[in-house]
Amino acid sequence: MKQVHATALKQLAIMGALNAFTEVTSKRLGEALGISQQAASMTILKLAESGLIERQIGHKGQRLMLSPKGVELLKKEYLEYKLLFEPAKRMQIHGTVFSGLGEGKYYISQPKYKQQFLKKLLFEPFEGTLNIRVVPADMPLFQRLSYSEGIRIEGFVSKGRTFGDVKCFLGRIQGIECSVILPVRTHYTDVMELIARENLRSRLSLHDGDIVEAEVEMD
Amino acid sequence: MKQVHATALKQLAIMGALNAFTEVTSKRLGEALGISQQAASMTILKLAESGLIERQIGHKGQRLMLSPKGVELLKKEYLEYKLLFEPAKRMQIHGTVFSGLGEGKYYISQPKYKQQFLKKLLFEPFEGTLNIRVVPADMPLFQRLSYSEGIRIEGFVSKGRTFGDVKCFLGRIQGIECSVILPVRTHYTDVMELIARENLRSRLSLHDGDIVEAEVEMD
DNA sequence: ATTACTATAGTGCGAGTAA
DNA sequence: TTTACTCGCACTATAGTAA
Repeated sequence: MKQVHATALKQLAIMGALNAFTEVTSKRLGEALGISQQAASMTILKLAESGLIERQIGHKGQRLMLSPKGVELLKKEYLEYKLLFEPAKRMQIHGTVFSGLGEGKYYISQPKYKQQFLKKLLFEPFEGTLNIRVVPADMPLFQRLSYSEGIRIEGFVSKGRTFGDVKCFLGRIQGIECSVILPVRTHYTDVMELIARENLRSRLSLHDGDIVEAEVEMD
Repeated sequence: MKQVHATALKQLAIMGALNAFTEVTSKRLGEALGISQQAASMTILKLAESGLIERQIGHKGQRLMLSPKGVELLKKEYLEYKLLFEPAKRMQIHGTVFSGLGEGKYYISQPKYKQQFLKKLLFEPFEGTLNIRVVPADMPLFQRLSYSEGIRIEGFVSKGRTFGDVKCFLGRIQGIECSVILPVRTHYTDVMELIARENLRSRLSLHDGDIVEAEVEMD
């Protein structure tokens, strides 16, 4: 999925193909996008091939409509812009519970982290994390955390091993206070890890695959 | 200005460069965009060259911030998405008054148009149009009219000359009822033409270069 | 009118690498 | 570590044109 195709998809939506089959010639699309008729024709083919639009082809023209997948893509794009210009301090992030490999538990059990949790989060977390795989639609929200300051927990070296800086964002899950914890040096991930006073999994009777909503405060 | 650069600009904004100089390495930008460090570096150069971002270069890294022009570009993009998913029925479109070549007057003076104006707009317009050059920021709003139905005025042939279908959108300018009129087969333009019962220019004491706000109803 | 194929020209990407 | 150059390749656009 190339970016130029997302632009074409947006243009088609503007032309009315967002929620109805609309007559769009490759010539008109090309003019609107500032590309040739041929390039527009190819773009339409690629969009259809990617399953982002549905086509109805006649002998003199075609009717196009965005597919649900196409609409979803534009909505995600819209959300990203909206977060830029109308940032919300409180976000609801949805995802599914899954079991990690216990790495989270190992990390947050480190005394030098624990001291800081108590001091900066004002609670001593249960030694384990709740792993949530964020739904694609909420990824722009979740990613905002990567680019925000949050509550900084300093890293350290222990027994020759490096524990990097991490950051936290306070929040709630089903009414229980908790905190999102993520590394400062973060790479793209859809895994959100939560820590709390208690064992969230047992306290909330959560099982793998359960869909949950976490509320996260940005500052 | 290529589309891929707009995407990079958005990513930089997400990373915090929207309103503050932010440390961004070409490597990190590349990772976020799914391109190589080299390509990201080139993209940054092009963005700076286009005046969309400001750079502060150090010996080990750089700090970037969007320029006002860059912010404007993203805002326009945001507006386009917003109109898609949260369309407003009433829009305020801004522009500057300018003098046309009297073509508008010639067209709307045609009896077959005038009959329809009276019947469909419920008023007989003054024989002249007020030309407004729409400000760039409001272009997405104005363009929505091109892709909307509006009140259809049928075209005709008179004395061997073809007068095409046009469409109208009711509205107001400084409290005076008026109508935007534009051809159905519309090409990209920033010229909005208004018709009204009276001569808007004299009624509102407008002169070339005056900035005005027109309110337009979409249905 | 359309869509869309083919051939060619042009642009952009990543790898290697210099500074 | 950075940024950003050159080079070669692949992708993409356009012109011409067929259907």
